[in-house]
Amino acid sequence: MRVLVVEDDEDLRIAVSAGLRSAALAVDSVGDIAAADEALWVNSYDCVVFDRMLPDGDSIVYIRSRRQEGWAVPVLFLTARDSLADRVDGFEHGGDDYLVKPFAVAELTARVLSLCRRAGTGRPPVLRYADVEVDTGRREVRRAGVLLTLTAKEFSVLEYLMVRPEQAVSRAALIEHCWDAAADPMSNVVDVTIRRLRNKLRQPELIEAVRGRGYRLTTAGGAG
Amino acid sequence: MRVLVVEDDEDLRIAVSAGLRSAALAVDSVGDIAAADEALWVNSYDCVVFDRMLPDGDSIVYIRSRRQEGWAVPVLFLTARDSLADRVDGFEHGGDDYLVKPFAVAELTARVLSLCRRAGTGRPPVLRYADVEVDTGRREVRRAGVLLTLTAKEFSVLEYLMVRPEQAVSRAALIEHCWDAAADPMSNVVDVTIRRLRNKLRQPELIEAVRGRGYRLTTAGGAG
DNA sequence: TCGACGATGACATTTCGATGACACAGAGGA
DNA sequence: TCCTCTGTGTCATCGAAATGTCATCGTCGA
Repeated sequence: MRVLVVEDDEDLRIAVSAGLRSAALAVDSVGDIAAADEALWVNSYDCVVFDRMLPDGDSIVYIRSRRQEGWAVPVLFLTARDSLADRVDGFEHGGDDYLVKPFAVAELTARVLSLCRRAGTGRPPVLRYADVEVDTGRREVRRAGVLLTLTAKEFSVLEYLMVRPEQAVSRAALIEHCWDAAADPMSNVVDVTIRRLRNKLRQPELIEAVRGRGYRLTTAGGAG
Repeated sequence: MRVLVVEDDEDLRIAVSAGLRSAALAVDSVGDIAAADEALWVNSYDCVVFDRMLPDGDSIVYIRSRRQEGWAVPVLFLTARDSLADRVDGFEHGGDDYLVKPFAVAELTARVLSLCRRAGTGRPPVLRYADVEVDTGRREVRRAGVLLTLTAKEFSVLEYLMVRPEQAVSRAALIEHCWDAAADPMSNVVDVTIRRLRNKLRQPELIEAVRGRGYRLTTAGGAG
């Protein structure tokens, strides 16, 4: 799950980003609409956190124009307490949410996770494949009923694969969705993370390398 | 599937080419319209990625003139973000697509694959001949229902033959579509790949050599 | 029968994924 | 403040799979 944070107050931006990262989300952050626009063209996000007023304009206006182009990523607006009228404005699009400053970072995190989940409409909260269960709500993974302790990155990658069972998923796609913009697409981070996942799952054949095309979940390997 | 990338910024060209190659496409790349023109006369491509502005002119103008000659290969234009008018211009031809810089390579790859697919309009996603099935989407091949594991090259060659059942396909045509420009047309790579294919298909007569004219799929051979 | 062309097996090279070791940053405790 | 532990990323290396080259053999047809 990858999130973009658009907030001009640097302290707040850092605090929010840190909070979201601790919930195992990949976070990019920028300070104005122009930078946000560029980031949104370059990458794909599962959710965007937008401060309402930014140095180069009102984010609602920007979002409204993107929506007209069919852009559907859920947005959480951060609005100032006094401008009550904002709340109405910010809620035009059904998929969005808002939060009034000041707010607890934990609250924000909860809402963002909820928005991310809602975006993948109808996706069951618990993913299952072979004897692996991924509880996306609790962020827990079990294999043959045994709870595993995965790191944030490991969880993120496994979740992405579990949503696409038996399909080859490219390294590029994984980098795009599980890492933030700082990730080097040429490095072998993905390989290494896959290896660590395989080790923890104690069933290396479950995640199969498809030469030249990435990785995929499979039950065909090894025993089969 | 073979793609030509025309982009003057070398870094971008390399990044784009690498991305497309990782999607199992054969990629040639050049830096200006003159070179593109030559490449397009010499080879045939399933899709072309054109930067909008090139050192020796506007690629739209060039494409427009080629179109008037009946040239129909789909083109994906890369346009600069600020020139909004470009978007309209670039879209005159129904089969084309455009992408605004900056963009994610993954996004570009997805669109190119889509264009390639669209180009073979109405071609069924699963090709069948005799008891062989080629699932072009999943990149899977079955013979008599049994899944075979082919390499990228083998798949590519088989796919090309399957689209032209019972027609003799020359080595030159195969080299052209399944290999990139670096391939040596005098070598016997094709012969060797055909042999490996025959072995994996466990039915050598299925791919028949037509002396002096190449290879063709046939059910007439051997067992009858 | 000869010669061109295709078939074949062996081998060389290249590409790609696997792996272990290490580097580094941040959190949290002493 | 310093230390330690954990998560994460980088790197060099290894080895297997994929791909390409080559020499040689067989066979078809003029």
